[in-house]
Amino acid sequence: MDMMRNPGRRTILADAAVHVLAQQGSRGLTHRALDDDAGVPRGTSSNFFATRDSIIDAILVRIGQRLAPDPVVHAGLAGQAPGKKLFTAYMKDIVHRLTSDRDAALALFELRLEATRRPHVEEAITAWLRAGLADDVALNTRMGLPGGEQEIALFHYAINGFILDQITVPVKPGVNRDEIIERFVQLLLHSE
Amino acid sequence: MDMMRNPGRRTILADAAVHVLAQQGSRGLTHRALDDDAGVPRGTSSNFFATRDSIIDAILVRIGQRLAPDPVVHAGLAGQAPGKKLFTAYMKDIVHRLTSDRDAALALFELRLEATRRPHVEEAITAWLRAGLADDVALNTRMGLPGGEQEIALFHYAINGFILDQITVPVKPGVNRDEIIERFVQLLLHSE
DNA sequence: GTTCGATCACGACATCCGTAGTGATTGGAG
DNA sequence: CTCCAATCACTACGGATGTCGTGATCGAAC
Repeated sequence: MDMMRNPGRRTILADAAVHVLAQQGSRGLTHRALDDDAGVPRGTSSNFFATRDSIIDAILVRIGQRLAPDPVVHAGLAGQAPGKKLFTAYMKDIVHRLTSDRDAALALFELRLEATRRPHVEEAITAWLRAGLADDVALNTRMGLPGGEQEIALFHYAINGFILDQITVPVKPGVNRDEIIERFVQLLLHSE
Repeated sequence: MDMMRNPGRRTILADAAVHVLAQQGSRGLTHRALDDDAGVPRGTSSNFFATRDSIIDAILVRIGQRLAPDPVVHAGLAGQAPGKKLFTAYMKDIVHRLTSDRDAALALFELRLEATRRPHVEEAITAWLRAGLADDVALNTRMGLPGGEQEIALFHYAINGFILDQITVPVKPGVNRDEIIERFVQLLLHSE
């Protein structure tokens, strides 16, 4: 009864899980809430995700998919000349993807806290974060820019804090997000 | 039946609430969990916090107390000469307080996400964050250092992202926290 | 020592949850 | 068309939860 097939419905339910986790929090993440949110008969999600843990696993996978770089934007930028401007454009795209898919970003922060108590989640998120860091380090050097892993890590701390602020409780509402990114790139990666 | 008196027991239960929220998450934050964690008979916390909402209110208040600046450290620093070094020392104290009282810091991040769905929590945290920002802006200018609200806001984004990383899923385990603070101060506030 | 309100321990109850079933339905292979 | 396994809708149930009520106990004022 793994209900591995019918990937369409499974994805719909996984998206509903992301939505519910983001909107109702970990406390509201129940099988029945998934069913209601997805508009399917109650009991359906139990057929796809037998336990609550498997719901969380599905969210983990789904968020990974939804927050992956947009190949269209990626391709569009690939043709341009490498340099600070292009690197900044990549970073803006990352932040834009996180702030526009608010549910996925919120759910990711929920999972970060969940990682505190679930080793399985911690492993997955650690791997995801390390990969993202390695990618950006490689991108930065490929662009011929100064700064190694340490500097990119600082940059990631800053960007994550900024996204958390924007998505939850903004200290300064109405800031220009692209401008913030530009300043972080300028100050953290090109100030020496 | 507000059980306003006996502040000792109320504080014990509030601390238990912070502990449970940090360790078990929003899902585990129940009256019975509070009672067990505090070692009091089951049903006790219902006498102090009639509804679950009032538990959250109590956590909000308690975190505000626990994360307030240490007057001892504050007094010790007040005697020194103003300048970048002293400002950095203040910032290290703030980060140290957040990373050493891990439960309070974790609970604060939980509440940040809870603020998404509870207007009451959002107001409280917004006020808290704005006050912290204003304080640091005032401190910075009092130290005769360059940088206004914008720069301090960037700094707060970065610090919060760093603390979240350290407390949940560190990308780079074993980093020197004070060194990170120093670099953020140097790069974000003194690079021009 | 008696009294009385504050404080507390404990139980009751409707509701919801996770999980595991049990048949109905479906759609393609033969 | 027939059949059969995959897919699905729905139910059942032990357990946990939020909330409210009801006495017991305590401690200070008189």
